Amino acid sequence: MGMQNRSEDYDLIYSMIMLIPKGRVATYGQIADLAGLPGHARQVGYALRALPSDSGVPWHRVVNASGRISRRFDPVSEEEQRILLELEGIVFNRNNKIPLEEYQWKP
DNA sequence: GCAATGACGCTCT
DNA sequence: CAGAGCGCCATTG
Repeated sequence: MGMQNRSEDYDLIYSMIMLIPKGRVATYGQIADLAGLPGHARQVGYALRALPSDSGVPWHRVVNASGRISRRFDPVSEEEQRILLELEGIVFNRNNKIPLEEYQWKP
């Protein structure tokens, strides 16, 4: 017991992300910790990359520890994330960073 | 099985 | 405070 396969880990990660309230954000590392996978922040990124577009998972509420939108292959996806967050009332500062002290979700 | 990769993060400069 | 360096570890070829 204890060993988990990829899809089980991914489902666990998705369920944690679904707990993030609208208008708040969480970091990759934070989600990994909540999913019981400390030190697996990168796996959260893999899980989000594998996410289909029609899932109900609020993927846009996950940002990196610097409060910035992480770079990826498709820049359009980065822009989309910013738009979605701004629509929820999140205001980026002049360095394109989200003030985590103000917006980070604290369960 | 091994090497490269990456939607990460912490430390040091 | 921004950027480089390094550690981390599942995933990919």
